[in-house]
Amino acid sequence: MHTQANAFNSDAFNSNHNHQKCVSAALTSAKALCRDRGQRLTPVRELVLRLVWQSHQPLGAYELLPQLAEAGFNSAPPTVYRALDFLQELGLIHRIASMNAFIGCSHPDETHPNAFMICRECKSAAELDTAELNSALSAAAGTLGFQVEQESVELIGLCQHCQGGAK
Amino acid sequence: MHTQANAFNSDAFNSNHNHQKCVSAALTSAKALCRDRGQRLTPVRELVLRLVWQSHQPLGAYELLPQLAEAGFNSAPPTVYRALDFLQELGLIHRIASMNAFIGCSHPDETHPNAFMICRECKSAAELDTAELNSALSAAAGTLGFQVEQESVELIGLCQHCQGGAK
DNA sequence: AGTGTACTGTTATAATATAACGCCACTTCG
DNA sequence: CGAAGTGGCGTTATATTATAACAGTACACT
Repeated sequence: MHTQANAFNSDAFNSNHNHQKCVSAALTSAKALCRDRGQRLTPVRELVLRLVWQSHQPLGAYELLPQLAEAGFNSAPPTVYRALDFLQELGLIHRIASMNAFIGCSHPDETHPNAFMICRECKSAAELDTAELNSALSAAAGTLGFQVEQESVELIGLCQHCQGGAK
Repeated sequence: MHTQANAFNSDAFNSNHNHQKCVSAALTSAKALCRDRGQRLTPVRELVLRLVWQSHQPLGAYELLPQLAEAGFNSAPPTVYRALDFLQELGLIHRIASMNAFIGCSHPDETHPNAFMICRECKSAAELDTAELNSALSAAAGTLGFQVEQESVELIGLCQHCQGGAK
């Protein structure tokens, strides 16, 4: 759980740590979720899920198109956006609003509060576990009469790896 | 201070509470900041600042264009974006990434952590004072080696006024 | 097999944002 | 005073991101 949180740590960040495990886990979740909800994990959806999860960097919708084409899908933007929307509704991927891009999200099933750290240098993003802080945010808003339905927390800065080199 | 936080409360939300005060305050801040930094608050910049601050709803760049035209500015998108960038750098307005829109920000001068509550029904947005939570977020990221430079916290939900009516 | 629904293909277009270049106003320094 | 530099804006073109609308296809259910 929270596998992507390791993206910023030690060797995992640079090297090809076996991210395939994360992808597999996501696929397993996806299948379970679809079964439960009577929805279909079609080939396009599955591939989009794989591609988004494979990347440590949030991917834009238009970056997916060529990759879909390679795999033989003759897809146009609406197809990609539909798949992305579907996966978002299942909670399997998350949209990083500040980048217009999408990344795998490690909280399927659960209603998910979440936070992402985004490195402005290498563009990688990793999830941060902030359950208490998310609750506190909702509570703070609640005291002003605002009823929070969805939280978007994006922290932009430098990952450990980029703090030394790039300035 | 935090004048916009009242936007969701009681009568201030619906009625034309004297928001002009907020606008004036922002203008004053703007002038001071520009003086300090040796930068110019040109007519376009000032008008954009006014327009953004006058609205309780985040305004898109393209919504500003007609209003600039009315005021006699023959402006195209680049001009608006330049003004918006300038005002953002001064900390006078804030971009709501999830809406591609801009709103007045009540923390000039200060380095500003901030959070916005955005009503999905009436599209109004109000600032929330979350200094401690912002620090906590940065700290949490810090323990993972991530150095936060900028935080974007957006809470989407229903404001008090819209909780009863619209469902 | 027939029918309905959900998914995808396809075309067109909307909405948001930026690149690149030239002009003008203002400054500053000779 | 005038030349040279700078910053801001106008202008045109275009890149990037996202969606509308409708037609076809596959699949599920009976």
